[in-house]
Amino acid sequence: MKYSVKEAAEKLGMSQHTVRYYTDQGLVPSLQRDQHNNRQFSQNALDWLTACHYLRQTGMSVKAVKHYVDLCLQGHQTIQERYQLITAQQAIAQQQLITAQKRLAFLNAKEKIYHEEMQGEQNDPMNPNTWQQNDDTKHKC
Amino acid sequence: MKYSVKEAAEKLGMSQHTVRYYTDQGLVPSLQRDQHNNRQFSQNALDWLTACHYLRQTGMSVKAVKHYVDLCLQGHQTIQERYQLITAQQAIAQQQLITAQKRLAFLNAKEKIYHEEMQGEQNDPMNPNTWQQNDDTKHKC
DNA sequence: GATTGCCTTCGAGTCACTCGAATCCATTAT
DNA sequence: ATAATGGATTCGAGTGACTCGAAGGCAATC
Repeated sequence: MKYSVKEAAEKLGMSQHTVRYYTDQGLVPSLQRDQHNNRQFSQNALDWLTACHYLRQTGMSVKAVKHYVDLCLQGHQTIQERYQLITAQQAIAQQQLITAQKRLAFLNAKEKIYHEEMQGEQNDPMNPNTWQQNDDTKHKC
Repeated sequence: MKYSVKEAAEKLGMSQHTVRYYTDQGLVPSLQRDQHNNRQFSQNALDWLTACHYLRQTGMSVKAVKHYVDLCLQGHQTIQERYQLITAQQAIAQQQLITAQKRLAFLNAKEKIYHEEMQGEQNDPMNPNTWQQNDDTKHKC
């Protein structure tokens, strides 16, 4: 089964522009074209694109991802370097997971506070406590 | 307790340049300066910076974050808009958590495969199977 | 009194998109 | 047959958010 740029973009949740950009940068070695020069993504091509997408998300530059792809194409002899690269990104991904959890926790907490502020109208704008303070705690975020 | 740009940057895990950039854009309303015009972050200022950092991470532009900060400064009357904004970013943060998990799972799997490939040397480069294929599965990522 | 280290502003550069224009091709509607 | 529609292409300019580095100020230390 083959996929167009549009389909590939939808499947991976990225823009068509970005999909074209990645292929133009050589990140999808197995990419084929049809008789009209349209990009045709096989499952293997989608796999490459997915891997590149994940690696980009760990903060690797497009150039660095390209280097990784090139290492893959060189075969078994580059397994050491690829392994080190992957474990480095793995560590980053672990950190990212933790910060994603913290980020969500922050927003959950904020949502709760706002929700309460909207329900009970404890924060009366006419209450002097809400406008007579003059230090920097006047503006809580 | 007050913190310098360097300390704030270290505490929040962002670059000093970015910290200065955010303050210059007005994202930290309670920011003070000392007698030498150096930025001085109170705990409250750090809280603002943290909130902005999180919101940026959910994909909001600096301009959109600035708008949120302005809404906060306008007080209780903007609670509705802020609530909607926060819940929207909350939904995004949930998605981000899921993709962070998938990303890590991908890298864990890859690490495992590479690890195995390095341990047992099943992939003998002299084995014709590793170089005689000619379809696009020749290059697995 | 020079070096060190941290701070400042400012302006240029970079990366990864992001957008839009111009064009091509195939299918469908008039 | 011709026109419109929808998706594809390439190319080049524009954008957002850093990122870097220069030039300089101030304070403490060697």
